[in-house]
Amino acid sequence: MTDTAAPDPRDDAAEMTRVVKGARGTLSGAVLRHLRASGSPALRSAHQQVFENVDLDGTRLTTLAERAGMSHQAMGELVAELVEQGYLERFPDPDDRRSRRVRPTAEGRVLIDRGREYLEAVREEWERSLSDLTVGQVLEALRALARICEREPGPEAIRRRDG
Amino acid sequence: MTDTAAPDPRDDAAEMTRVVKGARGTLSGAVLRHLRASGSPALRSAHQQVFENVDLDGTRLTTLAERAGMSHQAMGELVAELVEQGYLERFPDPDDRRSRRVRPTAEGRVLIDRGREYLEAVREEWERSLSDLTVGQVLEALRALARICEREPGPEAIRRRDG
DNA sequence: CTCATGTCAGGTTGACTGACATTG
DNA sequence: CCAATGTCAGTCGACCTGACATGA
Repeated sequence: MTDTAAPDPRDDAAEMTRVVKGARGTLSGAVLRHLRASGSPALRSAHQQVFENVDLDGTRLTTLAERAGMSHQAMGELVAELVEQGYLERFPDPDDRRSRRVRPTAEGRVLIDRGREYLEAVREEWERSLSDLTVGQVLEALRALARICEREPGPEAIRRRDG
Repeated sequence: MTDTAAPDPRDDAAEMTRVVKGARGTLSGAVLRHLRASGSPALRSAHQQVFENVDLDGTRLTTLAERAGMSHQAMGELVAELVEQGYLERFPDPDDRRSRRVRPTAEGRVLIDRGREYLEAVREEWERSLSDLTVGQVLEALRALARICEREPGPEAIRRRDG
């Protein structure tokens, strides 16, 4: 019997960190497992950001990278892998002969639909599991948390102490 | 003006993914920035899991690794770096001469307190920013999401379709 | 010429697995 | 001998920066 249980929930703040941290990998991990189990075993977690940001009628690599918040070099590699797997295709940009655009193939659109369907099922079930609040409220609360955390130099209570 | 804005929020499900994903790095990133700015510039994000799981009176490396959900080799490296920085110390395990324990030094305890203080300030401010719900409710909702996502083979709606 | 696009090469971080010495 | 602890070495995934060719 190993004493693996949390040390002692030393305070609510640490618990907040654990839960918020945990939520992330959980959701995208579940989508990934679903897609891999239903016919796309070579997908990797990083690929999700491509499908989340590509437009059906084509998107430039640089735009994809900006939307995903990453370098165009990193996005370029992800796209190359998905082209190889047959989910994306590149075609010349009609407006700019320097660049090309990326769009999902028919197979890619099927994949996107499967992911969306799964996410919608998760959301519906999550909604049903909440008694006194809605998913929309939870998401809005998380956005509020992000605003607090991103504000420099930190939450008001700390600013007061420092200043 | 680059068209960096989200493609079009294709559906609520994708928005859910974005928000839940975003919340994670945001919170631990903010703690890290705070600690680095207030005297511990050499901390890296991976070090947080050590402080979150170490007991004041000492914890074995293997136990630390289990609590953090990672391999003991990886945890061993994190601990070594924090020992080098003076935040942790190792001492012989009184009950088992094969192993040693890890505990925070006085400096380490100060660091832990600073982190906790910051997190409590964030939590208080987050609580104040929420009108119709509490932080506790949001955390409970995230735990519910995790339960849905971790259950195999997926949410009920998909299981129904597959079966 | 400059600016945007995309590729190539190499580096960093945070994890992993395998092999091993030590000791109960 | 077996199991647990911890170290050493090597690998990987997901990103980064720098340098560069190409074309508007």
